[in-house]
Amino acid sequence: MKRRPTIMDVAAHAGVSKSTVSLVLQGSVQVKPETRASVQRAMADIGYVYNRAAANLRSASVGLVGLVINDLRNPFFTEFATSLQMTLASHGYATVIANSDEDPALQAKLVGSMIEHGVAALVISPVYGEAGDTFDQLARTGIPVCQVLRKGDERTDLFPFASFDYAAGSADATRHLLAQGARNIAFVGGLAGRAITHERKIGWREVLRAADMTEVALHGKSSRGFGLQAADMLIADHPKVDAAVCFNDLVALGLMAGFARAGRSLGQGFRVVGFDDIEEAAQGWPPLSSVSCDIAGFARDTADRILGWMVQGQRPIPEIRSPVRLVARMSSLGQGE
Amino acid sequence: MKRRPTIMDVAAHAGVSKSTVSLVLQGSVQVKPETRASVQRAMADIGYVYNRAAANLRSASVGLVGLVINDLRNPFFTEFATSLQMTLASHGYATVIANSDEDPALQAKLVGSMIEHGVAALVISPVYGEAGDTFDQLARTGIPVCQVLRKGDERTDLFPFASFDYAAGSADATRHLLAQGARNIAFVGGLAGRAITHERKIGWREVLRAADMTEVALHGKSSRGFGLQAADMLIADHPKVDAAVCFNDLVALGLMAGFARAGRSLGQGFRVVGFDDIEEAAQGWPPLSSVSCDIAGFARDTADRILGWMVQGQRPIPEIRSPVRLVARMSSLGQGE
DNA sequence: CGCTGGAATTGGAACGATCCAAAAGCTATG
DNA sequence: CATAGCTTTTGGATCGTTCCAATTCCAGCG
Repeated sequence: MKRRPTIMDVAAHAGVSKSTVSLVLQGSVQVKPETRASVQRAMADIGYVYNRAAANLRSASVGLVGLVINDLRNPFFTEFATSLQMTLASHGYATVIANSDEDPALQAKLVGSMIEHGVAALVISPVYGEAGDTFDQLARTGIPVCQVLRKGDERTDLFPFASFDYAAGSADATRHLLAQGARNIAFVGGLAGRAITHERKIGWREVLRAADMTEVALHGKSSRGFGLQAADMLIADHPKVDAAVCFNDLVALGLMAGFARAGRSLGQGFRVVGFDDIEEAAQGWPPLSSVSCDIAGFARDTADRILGWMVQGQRPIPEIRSPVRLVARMSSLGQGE
Repeated sequence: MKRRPTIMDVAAHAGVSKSTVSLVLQGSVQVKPETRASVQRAMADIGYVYNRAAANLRSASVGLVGLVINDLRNPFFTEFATSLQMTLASHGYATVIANSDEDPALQAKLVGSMIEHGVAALVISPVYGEAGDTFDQLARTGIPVCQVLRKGDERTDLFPFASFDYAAGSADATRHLLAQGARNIAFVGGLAGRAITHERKIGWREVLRAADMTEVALHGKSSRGFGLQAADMLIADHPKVDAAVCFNDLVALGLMAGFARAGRSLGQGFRVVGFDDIEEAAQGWPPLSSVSCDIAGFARDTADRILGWMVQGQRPIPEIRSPVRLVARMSSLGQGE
């Protein structure tokens, strides 16, 4: 096994010094075009590959941004990851994505590994629960860190937090259902006790209280499966409920499937609004009303915040919330009644 | 801004030499426990972080495996990425995931960046079309590369390819529909001309030809939206079609939604089988029959192949196909006729 | 022809770890 | 107490690049 060629080999082959090769590598304007060409030919000839580790050792700055996601299977996060990566790429930064899979120990390992690799900044959607000293470690290194979509550490002055204005979204959804004639609006899905459940529920509750209506809430996993179950529970235990604000679209779709399974198709006076506006919401049948989050825009904003911090040293606002938008579709509209 | 502490600082603080600190870092058994403890305390005290770039420079081997995916938004790939990452992690390798988003230029950049960062191996699901010299470059470096799910380069002796036995799956699905009484089975979805479409279609075609039946195929994007359209097209132009093998579950779900929208619910003699067995197939209503791919198992196998190649130098078989399994659910079963 | 000054090139010193051979510290033994 | 045979520790060389100051090159000018 022959070893990888180095700039020295390139230099020898091109008949110049290693420094010149280095300058060519960095695209310096002060090397003569002919020299540049000959060096590039030499590189191609001997199959040179740049050794980033060596370069980083000397020059510290790596064009690398870390992204740690708690659940890569969730389309919400992959959409975010994809958009973030593309925005950062257009500014010359590469993104390394890792999935903590809701495992605090794994998250700690991943963050550690990214710090070791010398990422210039980190974007993290943290796992729930004890993150141990992960954030302390980050604080010590002093690299820019943005928390998104979930808050894993309360020190938002150190680790600015960005998310969506879920409360406003659920209030909008609830008011919309009221306007459509619903009189008994349940909240379905979301594990009790989680911050995000609380946020998506509080808007609903406020509107109901203002209208002096009874509150029925069924909590559970944010999955299609729970939606299915919830439909049976509503039909059996809460027959007066005539609409639901769901924790997310998956629950909403499950709920609609459950009603269909029970022989009660939509259009018989039951209305549903979901959350997230996933692709399927628009393309399933009946189309599902949903509170839409502009993930791509959010990702771009996040990239801008990180870039501003890295490049110009301007620390972002500690806590911001992006607006959301209700998209009304057939699942919540009056069906000729 | 104070600079990051180095092993020299740790050594000074602990009163030992840098070599000893290095040994502690590598978990060598030949340093006295007390010494180890004191070094570790020193590291914690001054907030030392390991500099992997420096380490790599000398020792070449990095516990890093690259994964380049063509579409991170596709749940199929995220499932694969997650499982692969977890298996590799249990063997002490970190996985760096990147998304080429079907962009050949971006793919080239990502692969280049990974080589530069010194990944020990690469798993790639390539983009369609011209990959340029990406694979030539990989061939030169000599690092283990596995192609999965898609073939971007024909030299499978250099870049072993692994995928699923889609042809057998679609043949199974078609035979199943025949057995259920279908007499006119269409193939729906998949862009014409793509290898994967061909594979998923060829089993269907063979069974139909053996049974001497007419072939109706509607090609298009592999999305829910196309399924919706396809339903209308079938109803209008091919009224005799009484079943469909779909390119994937999304198309199948769209197709079912389309029939529902047209007022023709399932159970009126139309049968559907999808491909991939995504979560929704089992949990939607009616449950969708689907050809199931064991992605997690496939990811584990891939990890094993890569590990075997990296660690023991045994090059995998050039081309393998994992078996798939038909899961029959209500969407394809006889409904009392 | 010698001089000047900008453009182009160069050699050597970092960077922060690992590796290796050699040294120092320990017993236990004759 | 010298010696052998361990275990533990150590200094220097090394990896492949960037950075910097210094040098060389070369055209233009008096």
